[in-house]
Amino acid sequence: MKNNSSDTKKKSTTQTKKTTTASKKNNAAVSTGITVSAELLIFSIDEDKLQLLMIEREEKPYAGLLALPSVEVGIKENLDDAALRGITEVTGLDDIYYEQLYTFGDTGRDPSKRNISVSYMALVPIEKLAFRPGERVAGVWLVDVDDLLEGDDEIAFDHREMIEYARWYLADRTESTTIAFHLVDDMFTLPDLQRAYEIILGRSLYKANFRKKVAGLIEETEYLTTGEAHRPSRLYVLAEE
Amino acid sequence: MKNNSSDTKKKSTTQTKKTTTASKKNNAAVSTGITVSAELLIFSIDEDKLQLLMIEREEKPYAGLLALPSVEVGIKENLDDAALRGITEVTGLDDIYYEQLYTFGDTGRDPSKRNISVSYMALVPIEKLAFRPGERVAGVWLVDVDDLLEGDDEIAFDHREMIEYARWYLADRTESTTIAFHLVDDMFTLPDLQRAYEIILGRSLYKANFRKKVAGLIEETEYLTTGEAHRPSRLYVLAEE
DNA sequence: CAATCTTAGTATCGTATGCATACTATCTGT
DNA sequence: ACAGATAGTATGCATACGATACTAAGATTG
Repeated sequence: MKNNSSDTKKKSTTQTKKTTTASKKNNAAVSTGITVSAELLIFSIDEDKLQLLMIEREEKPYAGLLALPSVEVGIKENLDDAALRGITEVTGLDDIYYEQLYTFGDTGRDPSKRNISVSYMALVPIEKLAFRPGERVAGVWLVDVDDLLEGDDEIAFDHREMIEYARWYLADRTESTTIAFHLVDDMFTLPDLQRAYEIILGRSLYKANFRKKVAGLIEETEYLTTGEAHRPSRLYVLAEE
Repeated sequence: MKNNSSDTKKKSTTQTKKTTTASKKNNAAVSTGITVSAELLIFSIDEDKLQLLMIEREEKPYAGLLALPSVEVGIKENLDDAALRGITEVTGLDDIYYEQLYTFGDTGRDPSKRNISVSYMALVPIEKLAFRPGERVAGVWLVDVDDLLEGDDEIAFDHREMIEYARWYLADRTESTTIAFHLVDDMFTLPDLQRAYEIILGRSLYKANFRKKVAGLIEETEYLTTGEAHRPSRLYVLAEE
């Protein structure tokens, strides 16, 4: 639960399965020119923390460090499709929210080749994810992203910059859109939704005001939570439109 | 609680044609793999309209149609540098505001090769531009972008989609940032600034409210306009921070 | 089964912000 | 001097927001 910082430096233990991140397969272009990859920022919320899915690198540049999962864009593959392929490879899911963020194209960003990387953010409720925070599954970690950014452990490539941008973007959009709803289940309680907002924004919100703010965005269901040692709370869904 | 909920996703308008025409100069990569270009959306305001700088294509794919100016990213050139190089090539200016927007990477977007294009938006006060609306200078046009988008003339490649996105983005950011200041001169009157806002947003604003809104963002100078047949107006500059 | 704990949910209030209109100010041109 | 035109200000009303205090309804405990 308290993750990494120490974990980031761990050596790899050759437990590879479907892992990969990288590139080599598929119909990737030969690297005499510029290669294009999609870097994936897959966020979830668990244990009251914003979690990011990362890969422990086994290969040469930055071996042993944490890196974002990545796919090389195939010569006959749409950019968005490549991103979705990567998301599916690493999570097993193909129905989660994702959107393109920003493209990183400095010449020095990959020491071994000229690569331009398009970052994509995906948001998935923890209920759909097979991973748990701090647990290593086939070289994949879920790390507390704010811990990671506060620490000064090296992160592979320019991925720290990508993470910082995505972290900022998520909070920024949460202020004015319903993007954060993608981090809770389809049916959710208002306390849960508020907690998600608080985690993303990094500050506490007033309950009454929060409810007024989202009132027009949600529809109540007939269901209530049960079994907890306090008043049950109603379940809602995001309203269409 | 304003704008659209979190969806930036765009559909692609794959039009397929044929034929080739390789790219141009500079140290461009050979096109056995994926090529990367920067597409430039250079906006200005003149004649109470939002103007976009466009090129009349002379070469084969889409010859005779309007297209966005574009540069191919060199193998040893930073992505941002390539965009700035293109902006300078077409405007002669190297000190104007620009930022990356969105990356378009569908396989069918260029019929002659696999190209991924990173769109960049630049904003320049009309005083700095050598072009005038509706005037053709070396194959370059300044076009009324809202007229262009309302019409159904074909635009080269997927550039219509790029323009639509940039047009939306500019209005969206204008609501919450000072980005529109880049479309007026360094020293400006409030009526001029308000006109810029109204053109970008596509609606009229109340004078008194507009002034209250920007009051904290600007600093007044000692200068007034002169020579006009009405009360002079004060000149302001954007406040630092 | 009543008291208590804990979290869910609501009422209210003062203040800031936004929307809209009406007014005053200062130049040029005749 | 006066008309025309645009610059700039004052003010009232409605709504959104920050903040606090309250009520509601389950489980747990004795």
